[in-house]
Amino acid sequence: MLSIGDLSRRTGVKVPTIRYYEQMGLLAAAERSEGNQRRYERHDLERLAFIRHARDLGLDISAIRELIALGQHPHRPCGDVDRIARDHLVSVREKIGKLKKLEQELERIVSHCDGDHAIEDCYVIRSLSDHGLCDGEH
Amino acid sequence: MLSIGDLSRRTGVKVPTIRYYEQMGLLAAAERSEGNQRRYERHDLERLAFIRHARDLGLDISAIRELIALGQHPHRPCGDVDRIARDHLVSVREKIGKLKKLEQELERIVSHCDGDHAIEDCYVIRSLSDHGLCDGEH
DNA sequence: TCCAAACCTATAGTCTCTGGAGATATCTAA
DNA sequence: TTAGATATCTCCAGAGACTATAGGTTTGGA
Repeated sequence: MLSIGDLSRRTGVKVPTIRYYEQMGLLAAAERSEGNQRRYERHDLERLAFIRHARDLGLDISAIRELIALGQHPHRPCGDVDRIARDHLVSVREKIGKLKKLEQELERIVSHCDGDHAIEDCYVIRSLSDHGLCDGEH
Repeated sequence: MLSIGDLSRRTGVKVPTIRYYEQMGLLAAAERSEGNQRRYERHDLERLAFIRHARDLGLDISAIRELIALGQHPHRPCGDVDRIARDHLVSVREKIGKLKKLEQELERIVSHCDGDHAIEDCYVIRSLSDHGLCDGEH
């Protein structure tokens, strides 16, 4: 039996975060000691590692909740699981695309500035003031 | 003189967001009509366009506040302005790097799954359960 | 047995908005 | 001029995923 601190050290998930996951329904309510402290077993450790890993991959709480629910039915086909992962991949790619546009625009803006002239003439400030100086839309 | 709704329509910034920017000190407290409604002029429109543009580029409120303060001193050199923009570019690039790692990992995971077998055998679920199946760290 | 460390609950704060309730102001048409 | 529709006002709560604090209780080791 592990205390919440033990679980925290083994998974690298902070104690308040573990309690938060319980509250959000990702972790089942833990057993309690006589003094009302949470006690965990191996399967809680595995569940928490699953959650942590999914979060690291950027999946949100509701997607993880859905994956866990699907995991309760091991004999069903995994089409929904696959869909969640693929949808997430799509959204990651969209974010990358947007950030790359920002990167280009910022590169262009700062490339005109040597940091050494007056603010009234600064290309950074002028670009922000006048969208017309931009390439493309954002 | 523009009402808050006029300003909203002209900039594409929602009315509550305009009030929020005022509260955050990005927009000066507007003049008021006799009936206490906000009235704006051209320079408020320009200021709001500046804020909107900076937000679209991903700058946060405190960075924008700083840029606006710097803009009040048009004769000073623009080194700080340049630094804010360059720092932001660095953080955008870091985000892109992280997302690309996620993209690779997700690609690898979903590429093993045809969505057509049992959940207990699903590579997506197995990958999430067992970090050992991953390439690299995250 | 005693004390420090870990734990408990409840609550508030982070950040950038967004939406709602309930009251007041403004504008348009009759 | 007046009614009614639309816009605005302030204040407050919620989103998402935690994180931190306060004040109190339990646990584990010397």
